[in-house]
Amino acid sequence: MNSGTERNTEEKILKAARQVFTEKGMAGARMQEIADKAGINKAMLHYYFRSKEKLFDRVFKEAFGLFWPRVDQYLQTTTDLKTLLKAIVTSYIDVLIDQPFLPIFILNELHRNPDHLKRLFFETGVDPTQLLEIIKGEMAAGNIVEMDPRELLVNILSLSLFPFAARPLVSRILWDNDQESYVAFLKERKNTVYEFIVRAVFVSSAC
Amino acid sequence: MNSGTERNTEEKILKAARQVFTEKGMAGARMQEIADKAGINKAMLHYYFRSKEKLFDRVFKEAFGLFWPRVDQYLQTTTDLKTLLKAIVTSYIDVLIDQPFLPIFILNELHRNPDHLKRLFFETGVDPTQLLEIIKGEMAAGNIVEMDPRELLVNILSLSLFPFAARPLVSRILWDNDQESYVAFLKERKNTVYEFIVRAVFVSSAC
DNA sequence: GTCTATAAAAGGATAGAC
DNA sequence: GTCTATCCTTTTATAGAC
Repeated sequence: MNSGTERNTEEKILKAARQVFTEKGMAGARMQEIADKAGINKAMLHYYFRSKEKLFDRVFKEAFGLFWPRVDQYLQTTTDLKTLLKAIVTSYIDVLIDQPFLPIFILNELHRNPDHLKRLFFETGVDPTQLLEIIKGEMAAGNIVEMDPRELLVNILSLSLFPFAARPLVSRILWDNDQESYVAFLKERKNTVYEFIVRAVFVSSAC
Repeated sequence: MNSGTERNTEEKILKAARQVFTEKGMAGARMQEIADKAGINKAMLHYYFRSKEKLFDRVFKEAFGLFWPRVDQYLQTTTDLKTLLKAIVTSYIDVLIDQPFLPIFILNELHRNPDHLKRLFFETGVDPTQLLEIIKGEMAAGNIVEMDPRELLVNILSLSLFPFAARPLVSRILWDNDQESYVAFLKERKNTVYEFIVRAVFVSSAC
């Protein structure tokens, strides 16, 4: 048999790999750095994962799962668009405050190698149609303004994700590099983004 | 003297370097590929720019200049917030349709090496205060809803830039990988983003 | 200024002992 | 399973002829 530490070592490698790959990207990451962070040597990385690419794929697929919102879950509970909107925005911001490198990492790697998407498509079952149908329904009922439903979805993603992707730029220029208050700003966005979108698309009944 | 082609060669190198660096990033770019694209050999790259890093810095700084909106220009012409908003969104989308790799490139490199910003700060004179003051003014006058002025600026940037940064993801999942109609969508955003923001922040006087 | 050839270093991967 | 030592390829950078 074995010494019984293999799960432990594998987990240590994955933890280190997540850190290094998400910070440096595939091209910038070094196997040596991953080994050092995991407290082992390079040979072990290959013993467990055969190649840099295979290790990367494992990390990337996992990250993508976190990144694409699991809207399906919320759809079990409710079909009210405002409630869904609040849930999506909140869940995104909560995840990304813990994993700030996720957006740039995912977007960057998809940029360099769009074929990743083909594989991920089948494996993670991404499907926005249900959400788009709900949006269409609200539109037909006259509750929200006329627009391409996909456009609304893109705007939700934009407002939720961009401030994380652009964090080094925005936090320095607009928040004077004060990370604490920038995180506070990001947390407040659970409400402010929600309200911003509601004002932009829901037809006011106050008149 | 020299053979008189040096400006020409330098420009050929820069053109190739722009292409390769913005597509692959600093870590993924190869000097060989830049040389091939420029139709010369590697030795020439070092003759003109000494090192990969120096060549990269030159390209990056130039790209950042394009990326950060030159709001100052518009501020000469008008101080009306709606007009400014329309001008900013339009100019962004026009630039990025020509240079689709710009957002990911800039955001990615700032992520990996935030110190670039320190240098760029002094050299490009980025200063959003004037625009923020205008927003505050409109708020005090009761024309737009109460919010952190920086938040509005972040939302403008988010809605303008994100669909470019996330293009491989969004165009595949929501536009079925039809690049032509995705570009059409991006162009329409000169209007739709503007209208979206106006509905979200300007206090309606229709009641 | 431009080229060929080559140095020098880095980085991914493997062999083989324990 | 884990380590050390080493191979082999890639890649940046320079020397030197023209």
